[in-house]
Amino acid sequence: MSNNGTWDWLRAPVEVAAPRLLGCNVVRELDGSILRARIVEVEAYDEEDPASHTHRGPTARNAAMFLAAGHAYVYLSYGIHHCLNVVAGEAGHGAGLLIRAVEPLEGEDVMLARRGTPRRQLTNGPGKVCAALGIDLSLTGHDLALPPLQLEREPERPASDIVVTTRIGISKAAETPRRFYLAGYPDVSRK
DNA sequence: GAAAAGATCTTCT
DNA sequence: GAAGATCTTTTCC
Repeated sequence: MSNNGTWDWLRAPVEVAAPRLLGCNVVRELDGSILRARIVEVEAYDEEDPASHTHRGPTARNAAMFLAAGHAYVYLSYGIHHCLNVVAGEAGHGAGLLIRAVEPLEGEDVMLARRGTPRRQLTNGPGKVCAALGIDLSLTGHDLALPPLQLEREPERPASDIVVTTRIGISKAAETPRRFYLAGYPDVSRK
């Protein structure tokens, strides 16, 4: 599906853009093969959020999150794991959606070969998603309308299919309900 | 099966 | 110099 280069549907407050991103597909071109995965869990972050990297304004690391909606923001977590975000909101506003989990749709065999882990634990965490899709720091600031990493919009899911809970793995504002996931994947981030 | 600690590095205080 | 939007492996019930 073509987006015509416009990301109007992401240019909204993160809590509005988050449910729209659920169910969309990430398409990754890697070593001549196509990897496609459906986004099933995200977390919302913006400048007003004490837990967000952008809370204290722009820095060299988080500059990508201040770009226009539809760019990628990748950061290195604990020196080991990469995490992928989709920039949302107005340009200059420093907001994004962390992709916590995806469901393999195409090229699953390639992902399994890359990771060497069972299917159930293939993409059920932000670091694993990036490992499976071969995403690293070089993709920070990448335009998601272009290869080798693209975002395909899918019809928005009915609100009844979306569950909102508190976020995971943070210490500040941990009780704020800004984690969104699709019904049917209740344990996607559990071990 | 559950809990704890190790790995490893960028960014900010 | 310390903390962090994490995952894997080890250890101990």
